[in-house]
Amino acid sequence: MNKNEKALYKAKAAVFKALGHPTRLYMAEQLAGGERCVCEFVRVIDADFSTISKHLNILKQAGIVEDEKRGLNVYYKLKVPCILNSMSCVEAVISAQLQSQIDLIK
Amino acid sequence: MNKNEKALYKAKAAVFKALGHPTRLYMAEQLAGGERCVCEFVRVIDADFSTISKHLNILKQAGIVEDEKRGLNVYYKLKVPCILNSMSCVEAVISAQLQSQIDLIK
DNA sequence: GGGGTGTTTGGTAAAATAGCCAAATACTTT
DNA sequence: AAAGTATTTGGCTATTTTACCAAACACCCC
Repeated sequence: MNKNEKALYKAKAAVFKALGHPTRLYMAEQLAGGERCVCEFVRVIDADFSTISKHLNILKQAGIVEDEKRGLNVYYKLKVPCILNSMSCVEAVISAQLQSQIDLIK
Repeated sequence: MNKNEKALYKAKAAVFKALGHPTRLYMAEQLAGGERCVCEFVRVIDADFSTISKHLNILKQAGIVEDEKRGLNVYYKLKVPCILNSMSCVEAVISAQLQSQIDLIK
């Protein structure tokens, strides 16, 4: 594996990594329904607003969302909406995993 | 957000998190081409075999792969192959991100 | 300009992750 | 049963991530 390939795997992994936190995944899913301002997340998520802001920044750095300031609020939206297409398969993974565990008990 | 919802986001995020490491993503992609034994990864990946084994275990815990011992070797394969369908979109994220950076320079 | 609201940034402590080495385990071959 | 190969496990350290608090910043309204 050469240097460029390595860099590509690192970049791709970074996208998954960004979605690999419950709060960030939740926010990404919310954004699939259209843009949201930070204030809306602050109302719904039980965490300090600085924490929420930092999570949004991680999604932004990963290239998943983009932000726009309008007046007092900052609005975030998905930059590449297809990223959530994988969700049904992720749910399939979880189902399969639960099934494995059930089989183990039997 | 209730307790069950939280648990679900955590489980889904765990799948992304597992893929959020270059080595693990590489291994998952290799497995898309069919099962591989640990020894094959050991030959190709520049890391201690204990490290490789631990990465495979993380993929297993996440429900992405399953393993089977045959003779002296342990073979891993994708449990839910659709998980790599998202890759084209991940590449789109990276492209879009590079484009943003190019636009910034201009 | 001063006060108020929304958001980001900086600092810090706790927890999680990654990678290496050494040792243990599992199976095969002799 | 002894020796050899493949893999996992345990232990340790360095690094990264997470979350909170406090402070700074940005914008709006009076």
